[in-house]
Amino acid sequence: MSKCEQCIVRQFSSLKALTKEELLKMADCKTSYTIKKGEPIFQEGEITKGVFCIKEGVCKLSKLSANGKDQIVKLVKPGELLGQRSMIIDEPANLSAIALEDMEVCFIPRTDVMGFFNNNNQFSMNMMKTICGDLKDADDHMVDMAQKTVKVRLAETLLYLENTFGKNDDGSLHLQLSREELAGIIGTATESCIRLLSEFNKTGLIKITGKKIFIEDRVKLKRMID
Amino acid sequence: MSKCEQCIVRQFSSLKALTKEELLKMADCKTSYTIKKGEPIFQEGEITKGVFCIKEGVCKLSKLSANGKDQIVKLVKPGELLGQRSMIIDEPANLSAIALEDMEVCFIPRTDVMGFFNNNNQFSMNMMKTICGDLKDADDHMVDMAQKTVKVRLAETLLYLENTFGKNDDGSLHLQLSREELAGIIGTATESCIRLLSEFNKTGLIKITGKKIFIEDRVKLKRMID
DNA sequence: TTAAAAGTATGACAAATATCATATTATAAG
DNA sequence: CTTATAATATGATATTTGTCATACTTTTAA
Repeated sequence: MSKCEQCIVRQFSSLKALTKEELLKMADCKTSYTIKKGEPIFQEGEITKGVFCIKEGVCKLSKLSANGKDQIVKLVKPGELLGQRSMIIDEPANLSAIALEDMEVCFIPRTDVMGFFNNNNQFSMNMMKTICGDLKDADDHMVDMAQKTVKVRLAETLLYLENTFGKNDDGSLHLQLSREELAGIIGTATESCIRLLSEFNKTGLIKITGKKIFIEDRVKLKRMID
Repeated sequence: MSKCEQCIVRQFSSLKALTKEELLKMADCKTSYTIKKGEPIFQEGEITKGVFCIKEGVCKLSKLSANGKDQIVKLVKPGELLGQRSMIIDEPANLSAIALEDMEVCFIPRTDVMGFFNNNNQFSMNMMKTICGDLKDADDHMVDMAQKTVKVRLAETLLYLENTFGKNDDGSLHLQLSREELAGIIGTATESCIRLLSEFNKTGLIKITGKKIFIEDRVKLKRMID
């Protein structure tokens, strides 16, 4: 059983407020999992009995809409926690969490996290701030969905992917999403997404080679957004 | 200076966890305001130095989008608190709050609320749950915006307005919104909203007389949504 | 009371987006 | 290696939605 003290999740998440004793306790009660690309961590409607720490790999939080399409609400990266909201209000998961890459996660049971939560003010405050940040992001995202065109949302998403998940050595976006997944973030039909990518490719905004996407004209993409 | 003990806000909001002593303290530090229809309680970007309790009247939380349209993110009714998120993460308001009716609100300074927050576990837990609920609503709303048509969103909104704010004696929706505001909730152009209302009127789903809207066929409206 | 302004309504048209069909390419399984 | 399957790409077309123009109606303010 590995320790929690040096774990990447601790550095970035609310967990940074935990004391040495709390970390030792957490190391005892946690379970580590390996999750393969495409597999779920939990599904919409499922009762999650704790919180997941993302140690490695990126996953999507998504919701199946009535028309059968998977709308991606948020991408979650290493150092973040999953399932905080469900834990606090003690409800089934509102979203599904599915691995976009091979992942390493730890599971900490509800009772243990709630213990830290009630005894460590700084920890609960951190978690609260994270959720408030999520709420702001969700509100902004909602306004974007309602008011911006698909083209602008694609431009935004490409720059977001570069900023958040970085580039490979060859300069291509590190996080490789399928066209369907990209469409799921933007909130559009897969064909529309593909068509716009082709257009961006032709007009020199991006370069596409197979599954790799290179951002070629950051300035013009940014200009599209305002 | 009126007391807080019997106030409607207390019954419905996180404040129900406050002790008698805390309520007395709150009555001392609060300021009451009357806000006329159309006036702001606070604006996007403004630094709010506390929390507002809605005693009477409904207001909208909205955000101005790049194209100059006001997207309504949430409607807030008596018994709810405003500005909790900004208070917790100590950031300027992300949304504007504007009265849709004449309102009565109380303002409680940040330091006082944070005092209750740090000393009364049940209170902070309640507030946390409220914010978690808002996050769920925002996520769901986002998926709707991305995946549902304007027509379906209008049907949803009409039923929501009936369920949440009730009907007048004559059966019309109690909360009277302008077409522009209704369009702002749905996330569409005002003309599109008006056109669809006419269509709903012609097909007998609703009845329009002046500014009054009557829901005539609840069943068909519900069926549209699934 | 009347003029101006704002809100509501509707037509005509343009633009954005979805859908369906089909071809091509890449990937996985035997 | 080859075949089956999934992913990507693109055309044709329909549908949805936005924009602009204009008329009508209600509200506001002088």
